[in-house]
Amino acid sequence: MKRTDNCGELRKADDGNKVVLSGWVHKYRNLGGLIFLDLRDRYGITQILFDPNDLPKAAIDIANSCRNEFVVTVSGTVRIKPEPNKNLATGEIEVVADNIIIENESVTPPFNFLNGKSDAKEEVRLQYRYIDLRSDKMTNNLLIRHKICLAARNYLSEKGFIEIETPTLAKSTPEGARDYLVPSRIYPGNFFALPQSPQIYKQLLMVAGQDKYFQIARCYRDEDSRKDRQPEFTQIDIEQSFVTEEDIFSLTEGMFAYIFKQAADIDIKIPFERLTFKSAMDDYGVDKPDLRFGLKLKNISVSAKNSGFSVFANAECVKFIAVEGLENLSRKQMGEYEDYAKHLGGKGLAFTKVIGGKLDGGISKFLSGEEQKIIIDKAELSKDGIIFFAADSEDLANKILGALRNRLGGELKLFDINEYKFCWIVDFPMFEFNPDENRWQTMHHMFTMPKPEYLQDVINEVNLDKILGQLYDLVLNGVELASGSIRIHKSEFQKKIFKILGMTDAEIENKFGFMLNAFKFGAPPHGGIAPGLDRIVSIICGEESIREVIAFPKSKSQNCLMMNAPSEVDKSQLEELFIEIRKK
RNA sequence: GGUCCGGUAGUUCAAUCUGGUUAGAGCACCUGCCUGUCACGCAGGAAGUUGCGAGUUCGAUCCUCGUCCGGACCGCCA
Repeated sequence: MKRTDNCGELRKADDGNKVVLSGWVHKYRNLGGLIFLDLRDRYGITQILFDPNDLPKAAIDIANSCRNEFVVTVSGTVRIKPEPNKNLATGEIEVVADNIIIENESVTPPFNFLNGKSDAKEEVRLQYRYIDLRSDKMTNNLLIRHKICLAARNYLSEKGFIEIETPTLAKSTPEGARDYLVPSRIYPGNFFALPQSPQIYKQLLMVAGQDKYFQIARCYRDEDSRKDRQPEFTQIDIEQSFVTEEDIFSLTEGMFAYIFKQAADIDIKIPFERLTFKSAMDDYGVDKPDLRFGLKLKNISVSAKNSGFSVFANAECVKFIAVEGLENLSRKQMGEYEDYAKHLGGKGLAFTKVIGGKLDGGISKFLSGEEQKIIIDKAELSKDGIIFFAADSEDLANKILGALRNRLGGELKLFDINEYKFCWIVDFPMFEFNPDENRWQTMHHMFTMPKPEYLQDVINEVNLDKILGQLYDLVLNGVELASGSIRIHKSEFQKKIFKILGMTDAEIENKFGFMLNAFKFGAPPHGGIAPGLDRIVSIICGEESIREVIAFPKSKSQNCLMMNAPSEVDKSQLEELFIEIRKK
């Protein structure tokens, strides 16, 4: 018996047809005489009926022995059900079986997914991922991921981009994340690095005249995981020659509009809003603001300098957020927010309530009438509420209030989960000073071109903290979705950047000689962007964690719980690689 | 590396704060009954190294310490 249809496609119109279905036993219901099997495959569920009046006992016995997750093939006739099941797409029909074979039995599964998603915790789901992926939810997530990839490929191909693969055995480069290293057998003591991104390869493809490149590329970064980060992840890597920032913006906007429409039938508004890095930090405290709700940060640093409240007067920066309708916050809840602020590095979380247009309680008694007026004016509350203050360094004030803002946005349900608020963050600084290492670092990566008006400052190595780069992030609902820049394409200028970052001539030659050399052979101006696929998929699927949209993700602590990797290897393998393991 | 939360039956949870007889429940599993269920129903049953190791105690699932595993956040992530 070979299947003629899948378990999700039979309808009323198929009434009377002879069919063969194969799939997994989703649920069995033995009524003593009649036996119902819900047969499931990737496409859906179809009810199979075994009627002892029509079937030999042997067939009934087989049906009766079926248990959850047995794999069976059934032949029979499509019939319209007396009462339709509105919960199933195939609910108007059933298949009246005339034969059944068990393709394979199953031991009792460790968990069930009758409601469409697995009813076990993540640890167990990851251990038995091949079962977890049978659920509706995971099947759908994988399908959406596929549609997104397909849409990206089709869109970019249509625009003249071609997909070119680049090596995953690459070279370790300084800066950035920790590399995953792969020992070389042929060159003992030497290592490949798995690429953190195909950055250098794609730039060299531009030198190679390949003009418009993309790749759905796996990237590797050996850093601690988060719910939106794991050591291997996927980027829609894009690079193009002879472009401006504006070209990349419109290409990317078009691509996202196409992806959202094709993969999820969602219409998004383009062009996207744009915010400068500075305004994002000022108003939202983060460089990836969630624009679905207001709750902007307000700055009272200037007036706070003269405050009688020493906590304000002594702080470099005093900012606040004013939240309507939280004036009845319990002491316990307040304590939780305060702990949260402390966890983020703050000394505490000052607050005052706003009742009837006046500050009330909390720190209000330390503030003069004039100060209170300034705060009330800036707060712009239309009803009673509460104000949270952060008085600290500017970085810390932003960090605390930015995080608190996001938390409150979620807790108070200040946004519509079906809304998609994209924005570009532009005018990033090129460099930031690393006080721990006492040197300058690049904000994005080392290959970013400054804005033209700052070229001379770079050459002169002056005002480094003021220099803005031609680099941009794409943010959606508070998630950094993509990052990109216009690149440096001149050898000498690139070398200048390396030097500013503190690299010696020898290091430059050793690490990037090949790249600087390549640029001498007519490198075209170029730029690009790299949207993170996992994050795009997780947002479209409504998932909190990218692990829900990766078929076989690593656990938080970077194990594969299914195969138990990483694991020790044979001594002989290490010997071939001239590697000895040192005791910890 | 740090802070916090969790780990009890196959699984999801309860009991732990306030140590004490036999560690409970839903789903799953097993047996029987049941001819229109569709998360079928009914009756019965089996199922536990309370993650692991030490300590305190007459007595530890419960308190303490260590350790392992999972998760959230900070650091980290050009």
